[in-house]
Amino acid sequence: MELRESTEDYLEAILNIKSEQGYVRSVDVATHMNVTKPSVSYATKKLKQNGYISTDANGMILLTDKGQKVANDIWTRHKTLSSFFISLGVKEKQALKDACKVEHDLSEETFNAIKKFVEKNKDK
Amino acid sequence: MELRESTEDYLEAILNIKSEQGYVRSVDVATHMNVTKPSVSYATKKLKQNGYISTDANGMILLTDKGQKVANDIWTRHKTLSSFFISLGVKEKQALKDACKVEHDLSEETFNAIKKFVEKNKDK
DNA sequence: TATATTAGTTAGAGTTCTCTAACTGTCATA
DNA sequence: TATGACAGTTAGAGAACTCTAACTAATATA
Repeated sequence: MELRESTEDYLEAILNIKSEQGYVRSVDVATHMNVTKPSVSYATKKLKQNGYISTDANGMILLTDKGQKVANDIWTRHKTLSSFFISLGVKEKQALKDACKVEHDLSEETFNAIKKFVEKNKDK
Repeated sequence: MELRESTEDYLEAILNIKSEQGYVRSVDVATHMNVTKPSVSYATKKLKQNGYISTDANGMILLTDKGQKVANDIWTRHKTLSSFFISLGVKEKQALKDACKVEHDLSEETFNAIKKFVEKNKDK
């Protein structure tokens, strides 16, 4: 099954918020992603139904193993792509923006090829 | 105004069909893009409203100057990105598929950086 | 204790597409 | 001339989101 871009975005945001402040509330996700609370409510309901997140006793959002895996993968893509763009001379802000879009679109094969390239040229 | 991915896809398809067979009917677009005729009907109505295409006396689809420009730009992106992916070792089929997605997402700045890179490494 | 703030949900509408089903109109040919 | 094929449109529904408005519920504070 194909993951929708928005699914990956929400999981990525959750991962980042978690690593920044240790816990994740709906409202944090809304702020982080610049969407409204009802949008997050809708998204988290779906993510929960599909087994990507759960909530603890206080309603804090947690990534399940499945969700964690997706979030890690996307985050790796994000970092690899943005440093690739930066290495080509793109300004950081724009590189991050573009990575955010492209990270959802690349096949495993093409992403791996880019990753290999970035790693090979790291020390130059 | 931001162009939607689907707008760009339709214009790109029209450009390609035109160069392959010299004229473009709705049904050709449908076949080429693997969508239904009503989808093309919906899309062409919008493209026409927004000044990207017109139709001749026989109902053949024509790109306006505005539409031509968008189509050319996207097609350039397509070619540049796919040859870049191929140069990294990605198989052609996958490279083309990925180019089709990514071509819509990259900013001008990042695309130009990639293009410059591809051109610099062309002769290697 | 009354009031305000904050977090989260529900309801309902809108956007931008997609589809299927059913239709019109044109043309070729048997 | 009737039949069938093909091109294109319209109508209507559905998917996957987004939003605003209005609500509940819990907590903090004056």
